[in-house]
Amino acid sequence: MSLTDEAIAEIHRLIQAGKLKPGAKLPPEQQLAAELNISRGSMREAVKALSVARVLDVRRGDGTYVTSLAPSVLLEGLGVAVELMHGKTVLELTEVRRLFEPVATGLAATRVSAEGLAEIRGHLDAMIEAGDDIESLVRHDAAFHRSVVAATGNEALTTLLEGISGRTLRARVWRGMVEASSAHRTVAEHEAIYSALADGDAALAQAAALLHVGTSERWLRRMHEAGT
Amino acid sequence: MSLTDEAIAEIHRLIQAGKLKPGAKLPPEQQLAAELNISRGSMREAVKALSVARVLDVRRGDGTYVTSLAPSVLLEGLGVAVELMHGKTVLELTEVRRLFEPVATGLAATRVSAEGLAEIRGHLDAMIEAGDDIESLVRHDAAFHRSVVAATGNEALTTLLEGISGRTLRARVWRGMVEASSAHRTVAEHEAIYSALADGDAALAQAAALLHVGTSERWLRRMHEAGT
DNA sequence: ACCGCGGCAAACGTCAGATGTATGTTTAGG
DNA sequence: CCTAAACATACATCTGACGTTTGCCGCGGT
Repeated sequence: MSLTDEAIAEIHRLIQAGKLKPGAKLPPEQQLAAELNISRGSMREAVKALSVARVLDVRRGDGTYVTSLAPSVLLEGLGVAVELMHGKTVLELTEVRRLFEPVATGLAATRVSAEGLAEIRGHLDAMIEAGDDIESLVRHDAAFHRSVVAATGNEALTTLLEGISGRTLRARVWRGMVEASSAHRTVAEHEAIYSALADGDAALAQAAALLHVGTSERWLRRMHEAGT
Repeated sequence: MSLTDEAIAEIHRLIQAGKLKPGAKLPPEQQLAAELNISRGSMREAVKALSVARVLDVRRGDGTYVTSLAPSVLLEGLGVAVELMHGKTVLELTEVRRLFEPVATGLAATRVSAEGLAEIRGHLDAMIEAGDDIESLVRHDAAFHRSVVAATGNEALTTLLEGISGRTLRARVWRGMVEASSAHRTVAEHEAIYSALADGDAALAQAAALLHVGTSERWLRRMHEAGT
């Protein structure tokens, strides 16, 4: 294992062992490098890797800090990884979403607050307003589903599903939907999800979410078969 | 955005656009750095970050290659991230597992093959043999659940759940179980999951998995409350 | 014809030193 | 008391050099 990798592992250990708590400030590069007996360049590579992974937060001119280590932060990289997947893998991911999102939506129905419900309604209305504006449609679609899952109060769950769904993927589906002018049906599906949530009906919410995700999945599968 | 970040984004784009396919070899560091008009050091930081994220595979003395980009590879980093979480977040993750693993287990019941079933049975037997050997117990427990989910044939799903469950988390739970000598009950729960899978009964498999994960979660919650 | 060994070249790994630039703090002045 | 300039700190980047590993090719022996 390279010296840089060892440095990464060492910092990882320090955090896991609680020697470096969330928000803590690390020593300057020079000192840190000296302590591990490696050059500043190697240390920088280690810090860079951890910073890209959202474990460390480097502030130029100030210093390097441990992030909050909150799930929403650490799982952020998931979305980036998902964007690199392609082909058959995309269908696997949509299956994952089809399995998980309904469960999460069902749970949300039992926990959603009045404020959460209002936020969800807001994004739904925005989608209706959006018309054929794909960009706006995609944005509020993502926000809609995010709000729904966030209503469970589970941050890890929210970020996880958000990452799996993926911006690129969602955009691709919507584009196809609009071109086939079946977007209105999708909006209606969102409407059904909202109603079930408003009623606090977990089973219905779950079913509505399953139906909705199924629509997207069918689309992607057809596109995949056409492209193969 | 720093030059290194731009370099990371650029490589990311090249892969996403298909200019760099899985397994492709990248130009040498010097040339790459020259093309992007940055120093070799900055380029190395970019490559290091992507290599830690399992997007690139650097082979000393040979060159740098794009990995297979398979979900099992790209989602590997998830486990590392999970290991850094702590406190309340751990409970969130167990809730995620409680929600998802039953669904995956249910799906597995409809797809599991004879070979898959044999593998699962093997790990179950190994757990029974293990007795109070915690290390062996943990290893085969992890392998058991991995085999079950892998029976769905969905690699992304498998790696995702594997990452969420996390080595550390599972080990901690088992240690507590053995000390409270209620390990036999947990083994019985595994037995129930296996039986449902063998019968191809999705609903029963799902219920058994839920029951099992619930046991672990209750343990963790109790430990968390005791420690607070 | 096949196998094994040595050497060469390419490429990554590491180090050292120097300079640029953003940030937070301190201090002098109003 | 507040503001703005000066300063120290720390990260960002570049340059050049040297070590180490790996893959490959050719040589020679069997």
